[in-house]
Amino acid sequence: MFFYTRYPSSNMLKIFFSDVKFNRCITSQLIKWFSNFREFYYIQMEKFARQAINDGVTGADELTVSRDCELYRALNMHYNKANDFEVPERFLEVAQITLREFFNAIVAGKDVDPSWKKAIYKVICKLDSEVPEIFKSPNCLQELLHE
DNA sequence: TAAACTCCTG
DNA sequence: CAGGAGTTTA
Repeated sequence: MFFYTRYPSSNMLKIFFSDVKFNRCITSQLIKWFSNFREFYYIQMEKFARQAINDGVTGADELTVSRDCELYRALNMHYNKANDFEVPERFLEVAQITLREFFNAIVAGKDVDPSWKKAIYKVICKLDSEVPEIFKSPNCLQELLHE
């Protein structure tokens, strides 16, 4: 689900985890999950952006996120270990945008500001797309595997 | 104020 | 991932 939405609202979570009986605790736990997901995501982005800079990349347009790049492998390993899901194309685009966003910010020296990442987060949170209906089913994993 | 976030740690 | 502290936001 993270491949589609990085910032799901609590209402959205309730819809997509229809088999779960929500209470304060469960809700905050799921919210926490996505927070952790984002953390890993952004950390990877920053890491690869800095790596690109060290490797002598000069322009953000030289940075690209494809299905065979190292960054993609790291993300897929983390969110899609068993390769059960087909990662949507849109996710690659968002990842690339994020990577370039970090790249530009670092090159511009904005990382001296303690809260320099907030500007990037603000951009990325606008890039959530709709999650396919299948994910609403409690058995979505099985159903997806049968396709 | 309470929910939701980030940041740091285990 | 989970917990906790501290901040932001509605």
